[in-house]
Amino acid sequence: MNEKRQQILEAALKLFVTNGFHATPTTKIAQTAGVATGTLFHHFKTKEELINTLYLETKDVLIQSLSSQVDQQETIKGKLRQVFFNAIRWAVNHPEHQQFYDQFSNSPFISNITRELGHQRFQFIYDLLKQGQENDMLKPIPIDLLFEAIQGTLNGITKYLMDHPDKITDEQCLESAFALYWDTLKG
Amino acid sequence: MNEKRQQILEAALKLFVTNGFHATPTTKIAQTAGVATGTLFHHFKTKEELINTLYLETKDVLIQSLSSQVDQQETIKGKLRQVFFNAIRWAVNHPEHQQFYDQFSNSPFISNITRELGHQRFQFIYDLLKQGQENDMLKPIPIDLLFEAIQGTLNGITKYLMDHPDKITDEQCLESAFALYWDTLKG
DNA sequence: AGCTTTGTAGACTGATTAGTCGATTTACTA
DNA sequence: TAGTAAATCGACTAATCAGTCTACAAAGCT
Repeated sequence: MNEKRQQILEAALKLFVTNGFHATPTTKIAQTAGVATGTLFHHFKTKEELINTLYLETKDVLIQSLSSQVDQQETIKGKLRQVFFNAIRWAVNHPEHQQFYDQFSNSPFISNITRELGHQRFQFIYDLLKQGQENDMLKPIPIDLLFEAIQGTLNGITKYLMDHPDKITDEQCLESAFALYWDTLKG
Repeated sequence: MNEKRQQILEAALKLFVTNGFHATPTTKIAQTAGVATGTLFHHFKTKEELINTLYLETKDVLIQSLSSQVDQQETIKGKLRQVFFNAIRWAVNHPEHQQFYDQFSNSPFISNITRELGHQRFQFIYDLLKQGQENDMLKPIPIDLLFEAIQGTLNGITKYLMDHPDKITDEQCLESAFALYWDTLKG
């Protein structure tokens, strides 16, 4: 059954974001998931493998969400705008995954696992930025710097929305937020 | 002696940023600091108190660095510019503290301790932003949103500089980075 | 139906951990 | 100098943890 496996991942996610990786014993994960510890270690050889699996699966969903409907936009600005709102939507709809991702990204765990791989997955955003620069629409600065800056801006905006849930449906506020993002980018 | 206490804090900082909070045993901290575990627990009642102390002391130094020489600037833009370069300088000069601060801020630990207190300490930046808005220099959006956004932008820029140390002395690059920051703010 | 593989269970273990305790030394005060 | 308080030490403990082991149950295959 793949069902138990999924239950374990979900239980782990919840416990990790509230307690942290190391403060969450495997026994508690199993207990919360309603399975035995033996079952947990049957599906994941080690606790670390469980964490990494959770990270990679979370990232897969994130990447897919980010690129959704981007092709349907005509202009570079439209595409980047789509990415922006995709990112907001993902964070709002998957708050626990969002938290987990932030936590993992800033923890020393990340250095053990594929850090370079991270950027490769966001390649399509790099490509958008590069195109924008060639059209003289975006700032002519190192692309990594541009990427990190908007990533940061986006993180900040997301954090704000998480702390002020009433704003999530405030169209005007979201437009202002997009302006912050776009002004960071545009040359 | 306060010397041992300092040694403990320094050892803890190094171990925390490389191993994480929970993956760092108190025995190892004591050993690295060259003291006995009893000494560690004499200075800090619990491991959590040690972590919180480290966080608060780190933050104190950070805040002080951020506000340095800001008064000497005439304009709002000048003041915010000073804050920007102060932040960069702090991160460059205290990379371990910077890492620790990021790690702690994104960990579930933060929820246990004074989260609201965080913003209070940055009050002077809020004041600057408010003044700038009143002079129609900055974007007329919720001040929390503005704050989180530039905080995020700054984080991104810092991360970039950490990954590309050769750029740290590149004046032109730093000016470009400041432009990213300023364009996020200005209305 | 037999046989093999895979999934599930939970008691158990060896290692590790945060924190304690009583003994000893150092620093401070009168 | 005598006496007290604070600092240091490290062996020790009770609890907890990641991961193992053995047994049993489904499921798939021929």
